[in-house]
Amino acid sequence: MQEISKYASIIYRNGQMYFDEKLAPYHIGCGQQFFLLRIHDNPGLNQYELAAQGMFDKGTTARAVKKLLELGYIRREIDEEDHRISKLYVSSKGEPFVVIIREMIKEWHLCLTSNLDEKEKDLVDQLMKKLADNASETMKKERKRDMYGTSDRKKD
Amino acid sequence: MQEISKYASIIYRNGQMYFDEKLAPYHIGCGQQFFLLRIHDNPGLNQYELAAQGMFDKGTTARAVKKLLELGYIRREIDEEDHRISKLYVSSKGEPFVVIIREMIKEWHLCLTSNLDEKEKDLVDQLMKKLADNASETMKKERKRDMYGTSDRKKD
DNA sequence: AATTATTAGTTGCACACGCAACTAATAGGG
DNA sequence: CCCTATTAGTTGCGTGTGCAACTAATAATT
Repeated sequence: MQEISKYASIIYRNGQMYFDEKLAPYHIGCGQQFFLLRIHDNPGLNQYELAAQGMFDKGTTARAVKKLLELGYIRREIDEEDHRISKLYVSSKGEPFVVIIREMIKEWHLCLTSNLDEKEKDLVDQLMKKLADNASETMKKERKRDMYGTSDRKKD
Repeated sequence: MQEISKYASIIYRNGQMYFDEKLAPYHIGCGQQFFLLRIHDNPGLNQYELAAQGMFDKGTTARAVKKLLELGYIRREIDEEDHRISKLYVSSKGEPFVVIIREMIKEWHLCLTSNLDEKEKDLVDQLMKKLADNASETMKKERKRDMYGTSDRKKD
């Protein structure tokens, strides 16, 4: 019996709990860590690009960015050419947390893959990437609606 | 770079969207389908056992059960020996939906694994099971708190 | 038998998330 | 140039979820 969805759910939900617990001292929730890292890895990216990195809704992205700004872990610069666009950067206050969070993720992945050999680790990463791509592709087709804002129009 | 967590998140969230959309006509959300199927496959199980099937919180389970009861898709019988326990069954009204939902899940899995061969499908299921087991095991250790009851013990 | 501990289930709260409607800025016709 | 369409981002709303505190029933202990 195929139970991929169930396993994805368990992996996801337990990950949320893990990061919620580990991140509590820094007053950031499990929902923000992904965004902080992506901003660090892609300095100057905008919210559209940020959302696309994890297939997130733009509303979700906006809220995560808002929280990270309030906490002072990132800063934003309005694009001079196009005033709608704000470019995001990790602030000096945020830098140390990037390191900490990266370490947490490494630990979590170690826990997840503790009884897998190197080959299996590569394989599961590779196969899950395929599943994730299929998932987003299916939903993109399913609803002609955009993931972010490629066209803010209603569906047909 | 290992991105298992990210992929799990994408698979999970897109699955939620998929079922939300497909289930809308039946007035049940993505959060109830799992529970309905498990009750069908294990008639008479209680909420503790139901929660354990998907590593869900007992509060989440209680709410899903409540919703399914309100919709009339399941019914509950108070255990005669122990009046705290209620045994759950799919109602005659619920039966047809079990078939429909099972079909939806099959379709979703087909989408997810569309470009995987049989061997890869088995492999990813098997490996993700390991990850899911590790995830719940880690969290169980991490917080000596139980998945369901107030105090430890029980569970397999 | 009375008190205490444990267990099944419920509920208030907070957060993550997607959707849709909104604002504001820019781009593209006419 | 104005008018409309598109795009970046924000926000209100509803759902799914975990946690912790609660009730009620049963088990254990004294």
